[in-house]
Amino acid sequence: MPEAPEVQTVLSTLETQIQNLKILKVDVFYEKILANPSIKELLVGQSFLQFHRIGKYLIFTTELYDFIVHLRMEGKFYLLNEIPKEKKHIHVIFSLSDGRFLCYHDTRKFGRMELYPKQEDKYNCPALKKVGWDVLDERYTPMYLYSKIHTSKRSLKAVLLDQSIQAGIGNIYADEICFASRLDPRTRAYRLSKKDCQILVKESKRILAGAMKYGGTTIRSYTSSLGVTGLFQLKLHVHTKEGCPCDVCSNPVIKTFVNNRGTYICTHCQKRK
DNA sequence: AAGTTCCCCTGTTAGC
DNA sequence: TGCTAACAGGGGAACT
Repeated sequence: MPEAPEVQTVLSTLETQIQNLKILKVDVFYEKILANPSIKELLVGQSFLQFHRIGKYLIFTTELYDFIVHLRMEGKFYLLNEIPKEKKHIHVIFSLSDGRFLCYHDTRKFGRMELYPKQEDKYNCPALKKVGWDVLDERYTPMYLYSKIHTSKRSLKAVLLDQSIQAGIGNIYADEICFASRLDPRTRAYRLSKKDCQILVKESKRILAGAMKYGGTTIRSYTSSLGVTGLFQLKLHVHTKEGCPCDVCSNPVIKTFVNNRGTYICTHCQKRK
């Protein structure tokens, strides 16, 4: 389940591997991955020139376009020397000018690919129109967060997962950010002070940046196999730790549901306001 | 308008 | 043992 750090790892690896390579051919085996079937033809002859990430969106800029890919739950890229025999979950294959193949693999078929005319400011791309600042963007500040949520009745967790407020946080990191901020994810957003927003923004940036650094170091040993996947190896304190003793206070971590999402909390460390 | 629920998918696991 | 049902989850559509 790639969140911003895993997406960044995929992007960085691809940047070193496929920059300036031209797309000779695109084969699509599951059309619904593409927002528009014409993408297949439009990309032929284009080259992967620049690589950007906003939240969980990958942005590959070519001569004419911004090619936007969202991996959703299980999307992965593999860079292979030949087309694999087992293509069950491979839905798109890009034939590249160096003879290799960039294969898009996605068991649940949730991923999406979109194509738009190239924009200077990627936030202007139609695919990202409703996406808020990336968590690591300097414009994502405590006051920005406070202004977005201080009248909202929604839970803190819902707000952290809302990509139109800030982009890049998924279910795992949302729980970890709440734990690090010592806030109960069920807290109503309007109850959060400016000081709470300061802590939340700081911890969000710290945790995502830390995970990216880790992913970036771990991926190197995998580049030889050219399997380009995001690695999630950050040390988790609460997420998936139901019943485990809290790393801080040793009380058991509980699992509950917030906004229909499995949510892990140390109710001793995390205060509900 | 804001907030919630449903749905898209399929592999894995829990339950009978 | 073998089957079905529930579950996981990002985000957009549909609904309240």
